[in-house]
Amino acid sequence: MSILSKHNCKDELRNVTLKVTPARLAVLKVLEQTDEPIDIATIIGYLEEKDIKADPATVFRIINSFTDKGITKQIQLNEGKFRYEHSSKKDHHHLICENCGGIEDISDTFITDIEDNIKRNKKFLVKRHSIEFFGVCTQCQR
Amino acid sequence: MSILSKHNCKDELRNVTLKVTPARLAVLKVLEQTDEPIDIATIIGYLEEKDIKADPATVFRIINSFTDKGITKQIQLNEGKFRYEHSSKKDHHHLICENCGGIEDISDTFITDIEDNIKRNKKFLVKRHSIEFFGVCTQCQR
DNA sequence: ATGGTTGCAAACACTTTGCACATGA
DNA sequence: TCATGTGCAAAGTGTTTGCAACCAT
Repeated sequence: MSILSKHNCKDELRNVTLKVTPARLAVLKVLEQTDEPIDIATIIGYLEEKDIKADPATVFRIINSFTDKGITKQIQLNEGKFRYEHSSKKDHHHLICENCGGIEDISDTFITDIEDNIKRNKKFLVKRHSIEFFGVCTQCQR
Repeated sequence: MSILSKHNCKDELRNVTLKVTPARLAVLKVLEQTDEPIDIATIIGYLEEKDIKADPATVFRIINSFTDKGITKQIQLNEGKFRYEHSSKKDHHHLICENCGGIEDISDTFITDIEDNIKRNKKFLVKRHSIEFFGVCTQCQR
């Protein structure tokens, strides 16, 4: 949550000097409402449901500008495409079910310990990380 | 290391019922000699150095068969392409320098603790993981 | 001999780019 | 008004596939 703690999409765009347009607002809302990291095709699908038409090229440009400005984070789950999630979510730790494709978020304090270890032992300055566990979720184990 | 503990590329192929061909042998050797996960273009580059010509399609097919058979592992580092590394390397933990592009391996026993935690608390069966830390390496910090 | 492997070309999926037009501040 | 955003079409990557020729077993 930013210092201007209005949870307002328009302000969120203005804060990073991006003009407020219908397409950007819609993409931003989709990202805030979705808890799984989503790909471009999914975003476009949601926009169509809301009768907002936006060219794929435009959605890519929007998402890339969001990522540049720090509004979203870009990740990959070994699929050959990118997924995006709103930066307000905590760090990137996901449980990805290889059976149903479900993606669950986890948070784990071990991660900061590991980063501290790396900084201390390897003198490597960790800026961000990407941590995914692939396997079988509870439902799919039955 | 397999039960037939000959460190021999030909046997490694035969063990997984893949015919021994020059292209496969060459790709396998490149993978064993390289410590960073490498992409297809890099593999092809190494083959050319050795005067072994192989079509990109063939290299993709070779790598995919290796991955299917468990000889190699496929990973992504937010680049829009796949990288591959030989499975004999330990688990996938990498330090990726965003300045020089260098990739360093790390091993960390915390990971198994985290997996245990996930199994216990989330009832999620972890089969594999992908863990990357992005930042600035020692040299590039100077 | 014959089934797996390769080269070549084509197709595919995802992403980016150029340019003219449209729009938000 | 004017810099910025968008649609459309085209091009750029990375990857896969169909098919005939080839080769390892």
